[in-house]
Amino acid sequence: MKNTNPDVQLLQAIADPVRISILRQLASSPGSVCACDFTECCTVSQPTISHHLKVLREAGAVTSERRGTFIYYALSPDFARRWTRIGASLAGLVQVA
Amino acid sequence: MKNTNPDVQLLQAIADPVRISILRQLASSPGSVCACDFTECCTVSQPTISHHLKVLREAGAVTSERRGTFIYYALSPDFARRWTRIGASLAGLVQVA
DNA sequence: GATATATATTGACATCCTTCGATATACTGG
DNA sequence: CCAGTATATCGAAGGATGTCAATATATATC
Repeated sequence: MKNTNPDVQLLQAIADPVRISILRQLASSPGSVCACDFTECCTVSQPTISHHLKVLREAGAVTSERRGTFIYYALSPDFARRWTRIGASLAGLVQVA
Repeated sequence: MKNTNPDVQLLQAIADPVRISILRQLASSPGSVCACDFTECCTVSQPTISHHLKVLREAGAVTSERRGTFIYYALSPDFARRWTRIGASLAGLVQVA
């Protein structure tokens, strides 16, 4: 069975210790977060962080924006909606917005 | 980084095409579902279904109950709560109940 | 253009995951 | 106890994934 399904792709993106740390750091930050700030949250190398950010980007969980040399990441605008929709399909949870 | 985290374990359990099919079938069924009924939902063998059910069980996503030769599965009672709590930590979603 | 810094890509390796066939276990009914 | 059915476990094969060191690319500054 292939995983071309966008829901599965998003869930697979979230289901990793490093990537969930990244997402939580993004959720707890008002604006966007510089990629260089993720290296401290987890004990992994810079290429590994870059790899995880790519997975999150391709799943549509985060967006990125370059400002000079730095690249800033933020939660994707429709991330909350997608999460809630998946939850609704799994447990009959109410749609929040 | 290890994945002893229960949140990550639950997400990893959901993040699979076969297992999300199983969960959706459970969510759309009023009561519990016989394990023998999952073999039809996906094109995988019986041992594979059994393996996926074990993953879901160990993650706390589903519960199982034997009735004679058959084993019936249902969504775990606190699945919806856990899903919502994880969502709240990821996107500031409101807690539903 | 040269240097410095931030981020991405490549290639390699180890580990984990999905899947299956074969087999074992559990229960029912004769 | 035996035969039949439902489910689980085992062992192996193949593919996917996480990680790093080395390197490449992009941008800023001098």
